[in-house]
Amino acid sequence: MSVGIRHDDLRRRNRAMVISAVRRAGQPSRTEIAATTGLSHSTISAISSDLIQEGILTESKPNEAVSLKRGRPQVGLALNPEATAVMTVVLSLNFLSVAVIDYAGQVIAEEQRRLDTAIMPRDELIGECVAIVRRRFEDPDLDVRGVARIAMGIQGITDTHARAMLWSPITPQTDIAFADILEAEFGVPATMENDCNMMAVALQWRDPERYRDDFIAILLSHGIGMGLVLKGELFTGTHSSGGEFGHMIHRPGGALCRCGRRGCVEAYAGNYAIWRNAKQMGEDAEPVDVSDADMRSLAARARAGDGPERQAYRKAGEALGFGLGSLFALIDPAPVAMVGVSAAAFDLIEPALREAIAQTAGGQHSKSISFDTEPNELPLIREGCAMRALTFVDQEIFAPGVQVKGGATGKNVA
Amino acid sequence: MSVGIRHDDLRRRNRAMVISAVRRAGQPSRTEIAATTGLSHSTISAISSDLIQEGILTESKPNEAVSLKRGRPQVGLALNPEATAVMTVVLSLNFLSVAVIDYAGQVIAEEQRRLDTAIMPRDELIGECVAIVRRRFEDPDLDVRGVARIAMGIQGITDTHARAMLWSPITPQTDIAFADILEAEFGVPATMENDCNMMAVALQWRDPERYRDDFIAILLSHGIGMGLVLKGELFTGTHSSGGEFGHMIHRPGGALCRCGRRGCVEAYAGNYAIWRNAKQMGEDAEPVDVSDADMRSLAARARAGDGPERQAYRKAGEALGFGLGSLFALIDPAPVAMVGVSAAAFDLIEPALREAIAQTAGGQHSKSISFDTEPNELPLIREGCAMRALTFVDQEIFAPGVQVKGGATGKNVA
DNA sequence: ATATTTTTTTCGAGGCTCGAAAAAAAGCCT
DNA sequence: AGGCTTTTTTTCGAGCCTCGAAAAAAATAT
Repeated sequence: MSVGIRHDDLRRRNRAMVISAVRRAGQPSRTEIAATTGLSHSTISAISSDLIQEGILTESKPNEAVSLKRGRPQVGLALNPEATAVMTVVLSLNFLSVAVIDYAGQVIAEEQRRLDTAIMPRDELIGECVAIVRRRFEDPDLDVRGVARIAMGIQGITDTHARAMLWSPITPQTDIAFADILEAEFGVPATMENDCNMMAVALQWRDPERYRDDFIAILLSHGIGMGLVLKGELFTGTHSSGGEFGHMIHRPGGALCRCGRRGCVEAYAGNYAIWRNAKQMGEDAEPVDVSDADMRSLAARARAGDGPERQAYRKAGEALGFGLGSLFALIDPAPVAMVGVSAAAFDLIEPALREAIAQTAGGQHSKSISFDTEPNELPLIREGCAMRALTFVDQEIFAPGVQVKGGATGKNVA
Repeated sequence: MSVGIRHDDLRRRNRAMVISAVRRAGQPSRTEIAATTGLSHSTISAISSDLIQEGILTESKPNEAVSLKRGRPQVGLALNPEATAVMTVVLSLNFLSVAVIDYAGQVIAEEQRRLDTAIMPRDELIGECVAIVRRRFEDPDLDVRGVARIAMGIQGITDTHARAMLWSPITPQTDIAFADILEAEFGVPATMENDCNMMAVALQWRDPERYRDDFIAILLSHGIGMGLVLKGELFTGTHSSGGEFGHMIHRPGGALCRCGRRGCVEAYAGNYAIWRNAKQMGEDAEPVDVSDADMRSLAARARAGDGPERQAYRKAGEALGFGLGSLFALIDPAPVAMVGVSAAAFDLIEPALREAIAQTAGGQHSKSISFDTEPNELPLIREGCAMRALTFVDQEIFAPGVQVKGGATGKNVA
């Protein structure tokens, strides 16, 4: 299990450090990299000249503002956008999108497509995903020989090893090994990621100040999902993507959840739950899809006056609050990002949520718990997939024998 | 934050690998160590001869059974018991115990003491702990110059960095930095650990087959505690020891918990909760201490016939089941060890517990969830503290400049 | 034009791991 | 009994890697 460190691992790991420092910092100089990694100037110099020769990094004039100082000016190091590219595939309810992203993280091509995921047979669903990726590969305007990784994100439960979708609310199909399928089809390493986990990854890159070591991303949409980062690492279950916050039990034997069980947090706070409560249909009413537009007008009515609509949001807040309280008992309070269409109605949810948290173990620190909202989840999911694919590539570049487009194999070519 | 690997870290880490391989395997030969660590024979040979010269390891004839083979017989490597020693201090309700453990893990001295933790003023509580440790240090029969670490375990919440007790049910005092106090008093590095976490650590060492990468240790005693190991690592909260399973919310606004809040799992499954339900005192009755003997006779009455006693255990099972269900939603199902006096009554708890889990996200795999019981928590806690202290020492031995009793400083002495 | 400052590269030293070969220590076989 | 085989352990030289110091490079300040 635990394995010793070989001599050549040293270089590999330190190369990884340098690349990740560049990806994180933008255009750091060699001196800055030496400072953040703790390695000596000589080592950084050697590694970065290798990486430049291999076409992974490029030198670029640093920000002009610095050149006011005297002394030899710093030379910024940047990721070479042409080093390679990655592809993201995001599958959500009735919607499929794909994007090609260069090594520096810029989107260079994309396609989006509506489809009826809920009623599509298995083969057709897989076929659509494969086809949309194939169209990218066959695009004559696009040089995609260099696609080094595909990261697919899906609403639903995936396995720990990021190979397969195990279960998803958007389709009756289960256990589709999308990662294996894409790998077999295109000969490119692929992973299958959970949407909320990717949201968390994206937040970490978007706002590393606020979302660094410990935070929670909660998707408030048709269902309730969560991506959790603890001690800087994405948290996953032991077998699945885990973090099924929406299916923690709020009230034993309570409202009917989309998952078929009773009393889940989602059965009070999912869009369908808010909807059926607002319409006073009872807690056993069959979950129905509610459009984003309908949810927005529901929120508007709830803001207009204190009727059953507002009460429905209150119930959602209560469920989320007690759920978070239980979660905080386990991991201690942490900043929360609320994402998705109902995050836009967080003003209606927050009072009851805070009141509920105050009655739980999280209550001691209820003031220090911060909430941030982001109504649109899809861009986050795609960004997360992109960063995930890119950091995988960053790591793979050190594995000896991996050919980088236009680059050498890792040995000195000089 | 992330730091590059220096050249000398290499040796340190590989020394760590070797020591940990020896601690885990008992008396492995150099060849076996090479196999498990993946390092070359030459490296293992060099490192182990260093460690032997420094007095950390000793050679010992291997198990005789192997000598049937032909070829040069393997020489077993073992931890040198005299290399150093560690001390454990366990503070629980009305009970304080200390033990000195040699480097190989054998107890070489101990003392136990009853005291009224619940009513002791702060200074006296600290004083008792310091005094019992001092008596070990002053014992003329004991050569404790070599005590390299103190690990203290306490029932209650500790901070992430294992420095202080933040809150404990056994005393009204809060925020006692026991680790700092012991370090200042005796000049020996110390840590302050949570009791349930130490239970988990001990289980990992006791039965590495069953409890390796992912498992849950739950303390069923006056309160409900949890130690959680995920992916081989002890799980802690972001600020505290975390894993306060007992204070996840079972029923919002429900029964009165010892923590002052309502509806916690513990308010249904803690000894005091089982007791007041059995006595039909109502869910708001003030929590009272119940002796282990009383709990055992309560369990006996519950087994004798289906009255309020049995119903109380049923309620406890239900709360634990729904709590575990919520936990399993987050981390996926894993083996559970039930520890503490009420673990001896697990036969009364299990049916309702399983029924509850079946109604939760954990239900899909309810058959694969295994329960194991261990009525006595104190030996486990002490064992966990000992192993924790010893593995700390294992790691510290590589820090340059650390003097090991009778050993060299890490340079070749030859 | 020279001095100063800061960044980057170069170069030799020291350490570490590795593979191959040698040495050591047993049982096996005639 | 003595040589042979087998297995474990040690020894030795080669190849990398990082480091510190010094040199080189590239700008501004005087």
